[in-house]
Amino acid sequence: MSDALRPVRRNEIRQQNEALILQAAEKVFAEAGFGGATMQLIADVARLPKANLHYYFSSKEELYRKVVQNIFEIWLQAAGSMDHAPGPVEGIGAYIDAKMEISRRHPDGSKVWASEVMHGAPVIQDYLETTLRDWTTGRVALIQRWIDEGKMAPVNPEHLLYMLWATTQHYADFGHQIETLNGGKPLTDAQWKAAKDSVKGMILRGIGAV
Amino acid sequence: MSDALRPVRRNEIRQQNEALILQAAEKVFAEAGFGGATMQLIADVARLPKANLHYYFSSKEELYRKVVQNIFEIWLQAAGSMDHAPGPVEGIGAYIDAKMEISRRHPDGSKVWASEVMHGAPVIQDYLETTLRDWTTGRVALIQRWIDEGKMAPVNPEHLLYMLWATTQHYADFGHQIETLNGGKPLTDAQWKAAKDSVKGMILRGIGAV
DNA sequence: TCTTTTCCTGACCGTATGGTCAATCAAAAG
DNA sequence: CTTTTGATTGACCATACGGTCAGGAAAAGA
Repeated sequence: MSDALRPVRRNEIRQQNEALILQAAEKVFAEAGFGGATMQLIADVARLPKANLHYYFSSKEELYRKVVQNIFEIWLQAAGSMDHAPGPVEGIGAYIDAKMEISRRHPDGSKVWASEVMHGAPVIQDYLETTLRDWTTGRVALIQRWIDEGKMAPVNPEHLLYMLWATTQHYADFGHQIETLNGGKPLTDAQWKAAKDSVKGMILRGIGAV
Repeated sequence: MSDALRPVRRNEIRQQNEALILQAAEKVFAEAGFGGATMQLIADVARLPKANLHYYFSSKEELYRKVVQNIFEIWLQAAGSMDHAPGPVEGIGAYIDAKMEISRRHPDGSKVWASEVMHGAPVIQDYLETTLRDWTTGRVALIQRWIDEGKMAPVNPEHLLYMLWATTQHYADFGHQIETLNGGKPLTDAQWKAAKDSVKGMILRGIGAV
């Protein structure tokens, strides 16, 4: 029972503090953008002295870079859900589920990602040109195969992917707007389910998969 | 023919310089975010001394506010295209056309808007709660009427609107990502047409309107 | 216990930023 | 021509920011 209160072991300190700082940084970067975020504010959120941040991360840029890389990891985790599916209903359905879940559980990460791309991807340009491009090429081929097999309508695969990204990420990136239109209250469990079902329904019908 | 070169008349100077500054500011705010933008950089882009900016706009916040208001005007301009349509094919089709055109012609404005909303709408919260909410309520009712008249499938109108916003604005806000996946080149005229047709096709089919 | 290594942090520094202002210029008004 | 009004801008200021560092605390190793 003392695990949570006991002073952590030495070799745990580093990874624990790094995680704490990264968490605070993600929140502050999401709320203020890279330029608007300050190391002092991140330090306050993490409840650590500012100098301690620079002990673990040499610069604001490096900290930001790590935050963005973490988000990319989460993105990759969802990217796999489309494969090994017999057809678009299962594959794209699972992908929408996974991305909607990310929007709900990691809205800050999604916002940092959006902000990074909007500002020309100064940090993750190489990811876009390698990992993302390769993944996209593969998924375009997969969708084309489904089309050729008559499992869905002959839509443009690239633009379908853009629609999937846009629609799912919108619930995180524009969450504030949605919340405002929802009477100022966050979506409930039921509303999130309705959102997911709506998105899945419209897209799967839109590509002629149901 | 001398109109363009002739020194402007006194009462034209103000509105001409204000427009010049607003244009530069929109670009810089889009590229760097509010926090990352500097008055000096905006001044450089506008080719004016920094002190001149403060002669026309009292503060960075006021300048930013004006930029956001301008974008909202453009948004309102597209908002009307959905009305007076006999059904969803014409109404939603026209709205998609209008919003895609905005994404193409005013990508910077779209990015500033997205950034503003992502950061909690510190400046345009009242617009969200008044103009946007009222417009949304009206359009939800319109869509519901189309559903009741059997002109489209019984989809959730709110989530349909979110999908419209998300999908169309994605082409501006994530334009850099799309360009990267397009071999580093901006979309051509034909590709923009394909994008528009893809979006319209998938959504109109997705809501059972075609 | 003594030494080494890691961790912690208050105080400090150079720079960049938003903003101000007084002096100047120039067009219009009288 | 003289005056008035609006436009211009280099120089300046106070502040806030990212980043540094020396000195100390605390854990680990010997």
